Amino acid sequence: MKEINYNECARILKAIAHPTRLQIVALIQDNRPCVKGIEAHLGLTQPNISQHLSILRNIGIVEAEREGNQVCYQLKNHLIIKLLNVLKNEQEGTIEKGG
Amino acid sequence: MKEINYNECARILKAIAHPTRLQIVALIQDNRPCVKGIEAHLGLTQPNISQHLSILRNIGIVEAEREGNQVCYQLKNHLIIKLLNVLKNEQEGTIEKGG
DNA sequence: CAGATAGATTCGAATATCCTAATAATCTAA
DNA sequence: TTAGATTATTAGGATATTCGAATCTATCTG
Repeated sequence: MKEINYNECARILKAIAHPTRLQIVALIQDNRPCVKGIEAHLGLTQPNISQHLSILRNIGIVEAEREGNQVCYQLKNHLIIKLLNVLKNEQEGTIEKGG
Repeated sequence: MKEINYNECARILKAIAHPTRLQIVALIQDNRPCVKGIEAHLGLTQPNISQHLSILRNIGIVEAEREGNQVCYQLKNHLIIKLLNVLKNEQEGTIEKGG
């Protein structure tokens, strides 16, 4: 049987295993926002968001596109959406009121 | 619309975002092994495996059952299998030969 | 060119994770 | 009880994450 690459899987999981990065991914899924937009939406500092975006970029989850003055982000690998959906379904099944 | 709990999701993802823990989960999925069995299969030290099992236990991914002299582990939350399957399908699609 | 805006990078301190070595706890057998 | 086997826990040092502050780059407007 085919073995999966656990190092690679762990690398991907680690890249999204952070509340802010999960929020960023969820936000990008619908919108294609620029960094300023993400900043406004999450209420975090610009360097912090930029650092998280860098992690997501490096592993190929999101990609950046400059548009004049600003840089817009969009999903590059939809694997992450599938993972998020699994988590979402599980939460809807097990958690009653937002914990 | 319902927001998912990103802190909780990140906590779960972080718990499995390690090659050894992914291997342990995959192993437990089929077998229901004792710690000694996991140790033999992965070739790591006993305390190290026990620590990883502790992390998986604490977050409710696996559960332990003592059987006489030894402690056997089995899956408690199958969410992790769904996540692993998503990752596995992705790897089969993108990676040619075992990396 | 200067000034303003948007975003990325670097640095450092606090914190968390990971692994090894040592020790403790729990069961079995005598 | 003692000895042996199996598993869990603790302590430590090394390494990695994380975030804020400062700095740097790129673009637009005059």
